Amino acid sequence: MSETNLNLPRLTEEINTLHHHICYALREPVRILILYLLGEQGRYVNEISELLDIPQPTVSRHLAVLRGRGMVRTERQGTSVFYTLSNPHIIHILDDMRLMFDAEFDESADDSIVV
Amino acid sequence: MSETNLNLPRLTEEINTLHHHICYALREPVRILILYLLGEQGRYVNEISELLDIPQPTVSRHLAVLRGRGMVRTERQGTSVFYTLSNPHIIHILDDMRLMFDAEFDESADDSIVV
DNA sequence: AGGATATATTCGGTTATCCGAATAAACGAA
DNA sequence: TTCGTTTATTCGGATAACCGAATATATCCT
Repeated sequence: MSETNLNLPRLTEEINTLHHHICYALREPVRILILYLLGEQGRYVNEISELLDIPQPTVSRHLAVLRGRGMVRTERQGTSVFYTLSNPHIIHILDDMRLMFDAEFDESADDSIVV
Repeated sequence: MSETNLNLPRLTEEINTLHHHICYALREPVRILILYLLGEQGRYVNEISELLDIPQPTVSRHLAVLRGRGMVRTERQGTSVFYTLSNPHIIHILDDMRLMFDAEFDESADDSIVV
């Protein structure tokens, strides 16, 4: 029988929470891009839409995903809504991921099918 | 007109790479769990299957996703295959994510629909 | 109130991902 | 080579996520 010192039920629970709060938001590359854009400075929805050349409803939907996870904050200003990153640390984490595979992953990936 | 100092074409490209190499692998909670399991120690496929109580073909499919991105390495030993983490740093990154929303995200998430 | 602007949500339809079951492939032992 | 063991892959079918278009909501101004 296999054994582990990990508390699997608890870890599973925590990972589900992690996934729900953060990883889910990173499913779409465009959402990561929006995070970087907001990492530079706060933006209005139409600015994001313009800069990325993406229809406004699509941007709003992606922002809703980030908002629902508390990754961005909003401040209404008249008819506009100003979005900012809740926690800039997400950018460090994303940069850290990029460093990780820059350093090592590429050379070690096998050549089997990449789904 | 909105402007940004970000090099959007280049950033978009880099984010696509990031997403393809890492974020995609984090789409499924069970894959994150497998990463943690391998973070503790290397494992054979059937051990993972046993410990997580998941059918072996399902485990193999998830491992294939991780393998295709170079996140895990394999070493065949007879009929068995031993899996290890390519780069334990992924665990630090995941832990970092957990710390991030533990500290801040929960209190700031609004109550709109969380997709 | 009525119109203009900015943002959010809903609605169908398409695509992608996932799972379980069955099968295939790799290897060792007899 | 044949069998048993372990792992990998394939094949539907079900589900979930995504997008564009249309619509709804919120706010301000006259």
